[in-house]
Amino acid sequence: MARQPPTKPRKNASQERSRATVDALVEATARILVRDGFEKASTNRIAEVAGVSVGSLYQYFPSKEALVAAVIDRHNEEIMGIVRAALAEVADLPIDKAVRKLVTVAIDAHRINPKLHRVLAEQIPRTGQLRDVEAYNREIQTLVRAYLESRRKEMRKVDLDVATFICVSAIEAIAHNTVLHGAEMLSEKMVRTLADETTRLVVGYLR
Amino acid sequence: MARQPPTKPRKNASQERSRATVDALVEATARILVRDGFEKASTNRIAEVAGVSVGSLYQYFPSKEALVAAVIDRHNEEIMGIVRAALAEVADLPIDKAVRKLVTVAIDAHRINPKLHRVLAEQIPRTGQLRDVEAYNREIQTLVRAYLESRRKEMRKVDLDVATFICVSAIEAIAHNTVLHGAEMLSEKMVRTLADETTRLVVGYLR
DNA sequence: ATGAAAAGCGAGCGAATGCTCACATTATAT
DNA sequence: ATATAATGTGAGCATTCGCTCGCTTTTCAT
Repeated sequence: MARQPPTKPRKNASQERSRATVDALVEATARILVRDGFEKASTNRIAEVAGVSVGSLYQYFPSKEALVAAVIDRHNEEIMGIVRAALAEVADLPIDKAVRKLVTVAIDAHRINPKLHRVLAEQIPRTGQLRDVEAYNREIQTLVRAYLESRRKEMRKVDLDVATFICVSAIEAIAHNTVLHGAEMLSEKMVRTLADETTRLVVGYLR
Repeated sequence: MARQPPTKPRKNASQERSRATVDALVEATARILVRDGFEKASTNRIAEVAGVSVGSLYQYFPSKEALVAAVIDRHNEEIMGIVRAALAEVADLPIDKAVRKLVTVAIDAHRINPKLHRVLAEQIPRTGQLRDVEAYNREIQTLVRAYLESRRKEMRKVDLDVATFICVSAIEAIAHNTVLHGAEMLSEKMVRTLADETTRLVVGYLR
């Protein structure tokens, strides 16, 4: 049978061993990012830490960017899972209850892996493949907008797009800054206070 | 006279020619950042674009980081100039008038050089020397807090630090996202709407 | 058992980068 | 005019990095 030269399978993992390799590579990338920062994350080092050869690395990831993108994606999926769940859970609640929940969730989501979150926010240049973070932002925007639309009667008259933009930006920034500045030693009391205040900010604005 | 070996003056510019060299280097760095992004900004290229030799570059800047830091600093000083002026101008105004002015100024400040702003925000890893951006944030925080303190009677009872953090984070994020998403083609009408809404958000929160 | 596909290996290439250093030119003071 | 300091030059060193390729080992269907 005339086969195409099997020199370049490139990419997909089918056997279990290779899936483990891929996992090890992504995990190693994340660990290096957290421990040593973006600059120290060379492909050679990632392969070494993963206990894998560089050659194997390039069987599954076409570039260093792809590796970092995989880490970002994994982290964003974790966050989005929580956010999607919260938004579903909140769909039938009145605005004040809903906003409180969403604010809390936003802060919690940013606290999942604060060190990684910090590195991703501060050290990763959003270039080439890495620019797709915006997609997640757009999804959140859409979901929140849909919720607000369903609760329009509780709100004053506002342009929904503008209101969504304002609310999401504000909540996101406060959650983000809270985690970045406070590092990990955030008293639960402080978190509660910030959640209360942010809720007040947003709810007061919407109606 | 026994002098210290004049082999390593390093750094300070005293004659006019050298000050021009320093300027050219910073300007070239900024231009490369805007035109080609952070990755393409090598010291050799910066020197070339500045019409200066690499050697001269290293007489005034100990590293590539220092060069980028200088660009960031110049840009931040521009912004801080505007913000400081606005805060002074606003010191005797009531909260609603003051907030409106500050929100407008925040957006305008981010629009000074949107392309550079975007590169600095998206592509520059905040590492080593570059971490000092936080200092500007702290100054703004302090100035705003002082204003709010002087206007405490117009406000509800709040922890001033918390309120400052919330307001600054929100305003900054909205201004930032506005400029980043809308690029440069932002209708004046849209800007005004966003300023109005943000003002409402913040003023409603404070009292 | 066997052969082919899948997975893994790692020395090392070519390119780029940050930076140095031995030297040349210009400015300043006497 | 001359000496000294200030400023400027650029070829090239040392290093690192992303990545390739010829090869070996493992897995699996038959």
